[in-house]
Amino acid sequence: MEADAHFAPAGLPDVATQAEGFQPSTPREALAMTPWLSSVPHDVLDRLASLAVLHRLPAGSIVFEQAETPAFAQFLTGGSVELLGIRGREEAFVELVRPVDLLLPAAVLNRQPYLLRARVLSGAQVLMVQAEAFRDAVATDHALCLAVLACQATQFRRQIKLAKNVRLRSAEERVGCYLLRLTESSPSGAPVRLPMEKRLIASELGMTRETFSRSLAAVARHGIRVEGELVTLDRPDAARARFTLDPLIDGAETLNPLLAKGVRE
Amino acid sequence: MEADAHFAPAGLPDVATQAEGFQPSTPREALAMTPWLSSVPHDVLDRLASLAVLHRLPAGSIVFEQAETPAFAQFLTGGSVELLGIRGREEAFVELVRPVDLLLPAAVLNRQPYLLRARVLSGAQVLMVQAEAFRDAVATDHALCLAVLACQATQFRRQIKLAKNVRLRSAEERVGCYLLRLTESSPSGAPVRLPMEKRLIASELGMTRETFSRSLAAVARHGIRVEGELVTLDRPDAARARFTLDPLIDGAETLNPLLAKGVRE
DNA sequence: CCTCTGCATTGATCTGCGTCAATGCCTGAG
DNA sequence: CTCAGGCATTGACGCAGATCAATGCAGAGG
Repeated sequence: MEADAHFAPAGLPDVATQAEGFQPSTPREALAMTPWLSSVPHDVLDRLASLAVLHRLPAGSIVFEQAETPAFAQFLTGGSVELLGIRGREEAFVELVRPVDLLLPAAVLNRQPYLLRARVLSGAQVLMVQAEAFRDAVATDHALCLAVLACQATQFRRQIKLAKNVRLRSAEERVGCYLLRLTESSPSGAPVRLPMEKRLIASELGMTRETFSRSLAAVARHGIRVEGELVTLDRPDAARARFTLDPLIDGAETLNPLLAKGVRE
Repeated sequence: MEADAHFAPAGLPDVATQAEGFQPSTPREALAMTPWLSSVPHDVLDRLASLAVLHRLPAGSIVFEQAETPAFAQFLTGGSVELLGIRGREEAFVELVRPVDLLLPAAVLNRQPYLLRARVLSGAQVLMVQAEAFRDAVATDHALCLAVLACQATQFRRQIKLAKNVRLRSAEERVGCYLLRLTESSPSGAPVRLPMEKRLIASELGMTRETFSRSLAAVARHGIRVEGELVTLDRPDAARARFTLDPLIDGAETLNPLLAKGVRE
């Protein structure tokens, strides 16, 4: 809740600076740096930028509230945001959004209230485009429409993967696969750093801090050791035998602008 | 597994005929009857229809398999299809699709493998459009692109609602709200029929048959009585006090072509 | 008619994971 | 330095819901 400059949680690198080294300083820059908007005509982006503002939000602040009607289309350009389902006083983690991505575009497009609350995790930068202008632009420009469609489709698939991960795997397996996946993305043998606080990883994997902690102990018995924020793959084959990565669950859901290829210029 | 004309499960009305009285007999008819395609130019639909086939599938048949690469964009025009996450021999119910809707358009659009298996629940009718032709049409025609975007956005929101329902409510509450919602849609006091077999409702609510059955007993103590396939709301106020419907969870996610309105002709 | 098959119900039991609570560690503030 | 607050770890416990198993029931088919 404090609004100081310390966006990064203690002892861990800022997710924002890790994912995106560059922070835009104007709306136009924000749109220009977004890869999946690259095929959208410049004048369309110009117009959007002219009706947008760029905002910085400290950790803990609410980007929008559940049940609110969208007044803006929001591009997350830096930091990270968690989406939570709210019921009375309870909140259930649903998804973690990383830059660059749209925050719940479905609500904006369909003119319907947000189904989730969006809260800043580590200091975020958000580009806010007036909702009506955004819808107009999507309805007017075909390239933008295609880009948003690809974005929305990717988000859908991410959601399905999350659902499968939770429903088809036990807590221990989720942790094992998560860690295994982390280590795969780096030279063999070398220890890897956890990309965020354990409490957040636990959320992302759909379990409590405590269960996560216990799972770490269990997973160590299969050759994946976690000490502090360092992950070491002690026995790669044992680990892989116990925890089978499935690209249809663990694969990163990347937004490839293949459809854009289909646009005949 | 049998391929006879008996698509409806014993004793319950066919979901298909309930949702859609009309069954198209040609691809062109199938596209014409789809409300959210109404703003798409006729020649575009003509072209799609010319590259499509209309198929009938008996209950139990597989429309497509998980991990398969989409060869067709599939419109469900009749019956119902369940989407399942598969892992080895286990399968986890993810979603129930009713007509008229696209089956996992995200995979088709992004040229990525299906994340789920699609299996026919009650005899289904499916319009299959060649995937490449479909992507071409979306990339070429703006109105179609908008329609598909709206469809995908709606599916996304449905998914979020399902997730919230499961994470934020107990099994008993899910059953109570489901039944309460059923009764709301009919004249007060009159008994309502369950729209499908209990086993399927249980799946849709994310629980086992047995838990569903027990929940029915529990729910009866709050004024909602289920006998066979008939639901009676004994004590409306008691029921509503215990089970609070939330439009952000229970509201039907309808595809309103509001965005299409934005298209300037 | 009887039999077979699939669904529903009910009971008994098991268990994964959440909850609660106590402790230790690290960091930043005073 | 000391203290306070947030995170992580660990243990004890409880519970919602899954699993296993037995029974009843209805429709289909011989």
